[in-house]
This record gives sequence, structure tokens and C-alpha cells, in this order.
Amino acid sequence: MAFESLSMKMETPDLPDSLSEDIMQKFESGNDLEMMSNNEIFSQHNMFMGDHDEESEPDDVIIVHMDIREPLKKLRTLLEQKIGVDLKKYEFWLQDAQMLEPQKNLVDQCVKGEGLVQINAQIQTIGERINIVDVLKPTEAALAALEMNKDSDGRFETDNDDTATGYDESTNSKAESVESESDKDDHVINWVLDNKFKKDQARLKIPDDPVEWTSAQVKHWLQWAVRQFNLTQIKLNDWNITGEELCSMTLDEFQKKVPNDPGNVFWTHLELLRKYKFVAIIQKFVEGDENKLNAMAKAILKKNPRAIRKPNQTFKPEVTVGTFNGHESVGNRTGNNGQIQLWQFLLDILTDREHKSIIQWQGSEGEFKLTDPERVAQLWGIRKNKPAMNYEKLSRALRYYYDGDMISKVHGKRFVYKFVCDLKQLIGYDAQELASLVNECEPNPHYDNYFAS
DNA sequence: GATGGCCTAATTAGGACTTCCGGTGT
DNA sequence: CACACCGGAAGTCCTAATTAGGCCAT
Repeated sequence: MAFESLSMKMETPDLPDSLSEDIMQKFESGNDLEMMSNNEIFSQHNMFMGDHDEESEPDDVIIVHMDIREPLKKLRTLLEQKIGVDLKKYEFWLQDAQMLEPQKNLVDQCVKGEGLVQINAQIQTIGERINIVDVLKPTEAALAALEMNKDSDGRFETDNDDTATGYDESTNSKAESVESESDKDDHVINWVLDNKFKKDQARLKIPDDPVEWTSAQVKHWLQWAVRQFNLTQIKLNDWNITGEELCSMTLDEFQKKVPNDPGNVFWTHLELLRKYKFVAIIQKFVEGDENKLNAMAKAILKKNPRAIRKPNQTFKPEVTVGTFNGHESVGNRTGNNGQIQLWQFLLDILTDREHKSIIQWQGSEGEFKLTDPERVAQLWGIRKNKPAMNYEKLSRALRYYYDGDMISKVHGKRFVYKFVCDLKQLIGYDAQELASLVNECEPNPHYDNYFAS
């Protein structure tokens, strides 16, 4: 199975060896994926969602299970086994606030509870601390998995901890309810069916089975995925393939096309797609942790408060911001409750050579002209399922951007507007680069990212 | 019977438009 | 006069968060 090789490139020490395989197995245990729309399907450990993690303190949470009455030095041993690092010099801390004694157990040191618990711990190399972030009741799925892994001495193996928050059809309700506790763990991500893509898929008559996709449909999906997973270094020319080719792609081939896939998130998504015809997105991101917001999202937060959820609201990748061609959101889809926003749509068609006859860049300062405004409005209407859309209405929507920091009108020029936001920060390319991409007969491979024609 | 936990449906709130329209500028 | 443009006002659509009510176990 392709997934067996996936684990080889996992870089996080706390990842189980067969994480993705485990995910797929959990998936296979489910009977009706459609029924689980918008519910947690399963979860996996967060696998470093971006470069930002490299910049910050290594605060990734490692999950282990042990009896709460065992001394903390047992926890140290488990952690050492799990990450292969000598932690003898490390001190124990509870939520960075209270130092704990290794020879005592958690119950003796202010943590209530009994029996087997899930311990979320951080290894802080600076300061040499083992910081216990959370002590949680393990899910039934985790208990079952751990029970199976009990060795002859009755001790628990800990290399299957990812099951702790996994979806289990047989213990569905229980697992989910306990999962809500685990959700407090910032480093758990959940995969859910993306209803918006599903709707889009239905409207555009894209088959459920990716094997049947045309190369254009593959590109449509790719555009969505680039936005959804904040993918970079994607070359359009690499994806001129049919759905059949997509589905037969090996991990090696995938890695050539997607050199930067932090945590193999996109690969996992692809595996779910081709094995289960399931367009999955990550349900939940970290809340309230600035370090976890990627630079792009931050830029938009700063630049375009209208376009993004309030900072104190849960940041969802669905609302993925800072990307375009969104048809929903993930947005992250964001502040628009997951729907594509007009500016995203305009950026989308502006970077699509196919639409050059109806909208195009003018100059290098972010100006663009709707050369066929009614046709643009029509496309917008199709995208939003508003058949009565026209330029008059679209322009009204554009005027709402004037009091923001996204789009403004170019006075005196008919049908000409301008992106006043920092596109470079927003999507990684400025207007000139985007324009050159569309204008060149032969796509410039350097800029051939994100776009499908 | 009281209490608490869980689940689900209903309600509320807010963002981003959509629709309509009167007014202004060229 | 035609048409693009402007901006107010009300409505729509969508999602997330909150609240209420029912059921069950202790």
C-alpha cells in the first residue's frame, strides 16, 4: 500500500509509524461516509501544518497513555521510547505553571482522576522541560487499541496513540463525545467531508469518482486543494493529467509534483479522495495560537478584516484565506462562512487564461478591467448560484470593498478596479507576476503555481 | 424527585453579499 | 439622454454559537 511509504517521510517524532495507514483503516471501518458529513470522521495528530512550526518553539504535543498513578518517571520513559531522545535531564512541569516531582504521580500532585489517562505532553528543548499540557480521559477506541497492545506484563504499548482520538464506527457517539475533550488538544486535526466542494462538484457535474475526472476537472480540484491546503511550489504543467493518472500516482511521483507538503496533509487528502471518493478537509485548526496561523492568514487578518473571521473565532482551514479560486471555504473559508468571496473569484478568473477575454490585468499596480462586465457577472452568478446576477449588482458588491482594504475603483476608467491589498503577502505573487503569467503564451514555470487553465 | 450529562432542534448573531433604487457625474 | 458609478436600505443566504428541551442514568 502506498501509505506504508508515507510514514517514512514523517518528520515529527511523535507521529506513529503507520499514521496514515491507521487513518485509512479507521476509514474503512466506517460504513456510510456521506452520513458523516460535517461530523468528525476521524482525527490524526497534527503533523506540523506549516513552516511556522519550524520557527517557533518545538511545542508539539506528544500523546501517551499510562495509569495516572504511575510515577512521572514512567512518563519520561514512555516519551523517550516514543521520540528516541534522552530526557533524563528534563524537569516535569504542569501547564508551564507548576513544577512536578518525577518520583511522584500526577494524583499526588494536584491532578484528579484514576486509571488510564491520555497525557498530552510537550518536550521543550529550551529549558529542558517536559510540560504536561493536558490530562484527558482516553477514548474507548484508544482503550480498545491499547488493550490489544498490552504485552505479557500487562504494560501498554504506546506506539498506537493516534487511535486515542480516532473515529471508530463501533463506538461512534462515545468516541465523539470524548473527542470533544481531546479537541482541546491543539494538535489534533480532524478530517471531514467538504460539503462546499461537494456542492460545487454536483453543480459542475464532476464525477464522485476521481478516476473519471478529466484533466480540467483535476485542475479544478487542484486549484481548490492549493487554496485549501496552502500548497506552494505546485507547477501547473505537472498536473496536466487525467483522473485515472491521478489515482494511479505513486508517492514518489506525488512528491515530485508536491515538494512541499507539510505533514503529508495533502497526500493524506489525496489518498482519501482516491480510495473513498471523499473530498476531505481538516475540520479544525488551532484556536488562539498565533504561532499556528500561517503568515498568509495573518496578512489577511491584518489587511482585510472583512474577509476573514474574527481572530477570536475558530480559525478553520476551510476558510482558507489568502488564496483564491475558492469556491467555499474553508476558508478557511473564513469570514464568509465558507463561501467564496468576490475578490477571490476575481483573482481566480484573472489568473485564468481562459477568461482573458472578459477580464484582464492592466499595468502592474493591481489594476484590472472587466472587458466584458456582464459576462463576468454571469460567471459570478453561476458560481454563487444567482442566475439573476448582472454587472450592476456585481459592481455594488465591489463598492462594498471600497471602505475596506481590498479593492478600490480606478476613477475615470470604465470597468477598471484595482486590488489595493498586498497580493504578494496574500498569495505570494504580486499583480505584475500574476499578469505576466496570464500574458505569456508559454507559461512561466517559475510562476506556474496555483493556476489551472 | 433532584441533579447532571448527553443529544438534538431551535434560535440568534454576524458576515458577505444581493436586490432595489434614487441620485450624481461624464 | 444614456450609461457608469455611488451609496443607502432592506433582504437573503450561509455558518457558527448559543439556548432550550427531552431523555436517560445516578
